Amino acid sequence: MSRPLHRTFFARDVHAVARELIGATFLFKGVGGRIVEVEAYHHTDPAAHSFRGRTPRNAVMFGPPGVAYVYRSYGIHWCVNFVCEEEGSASAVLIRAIEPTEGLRAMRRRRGLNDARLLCSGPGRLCQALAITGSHNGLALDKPPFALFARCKDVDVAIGPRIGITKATELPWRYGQKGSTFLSKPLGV
DNA sequence: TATGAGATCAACT
DNA sequence: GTTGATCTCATAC
Repeated sequence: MSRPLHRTFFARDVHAVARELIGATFLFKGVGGRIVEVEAYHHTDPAAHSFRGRTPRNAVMFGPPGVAYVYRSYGIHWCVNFVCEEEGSASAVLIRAIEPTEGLRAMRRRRGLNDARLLCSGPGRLCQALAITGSHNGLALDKPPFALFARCKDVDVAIGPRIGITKATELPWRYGQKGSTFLSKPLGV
């Protein structure tokens, strides 16, 4: 297995972190896979939850980096972010899709599906497959139940507009593994 | 293939 | 009361 990602990995520019997360391995209680799609959010970005200041929901975004920010989306789904940069910068990377490699059986059971492509191709789907919920909000990413490992070899990273937002849609802050069939939506070549 | 409704909660107007 | 970093299912072409 490759190098574990330490807390300091996240204490850097959110875009650098987002780019380097593509191809990294993300596990929750031993279940997960290779990250193929993420989006960057920064407190200066109108689309970010932290843009309008601290609330009970987004409080961990304002804390130290290297922890998980988990929030409820549209009342039903959970979405997971990695908090980045220095404490107070309130920036984070939204994990949008992974290529399942570990714990396929558990993921299929939780999702009620067989098709590996549909298990984790979207932020809500990903959290359902890995069983990540609001109770894991604020947990450190370099300690169980989380585990993160740097990618072994370089991958081609494609960049494009973010998805599912209505503000600042022009910012090309979505990063994905070029050519992956596990993306939530295709990225431009 | 493509669009539309529903689920259901935190934050905002 | 409305909107949103979503997904699933039903119905229509």
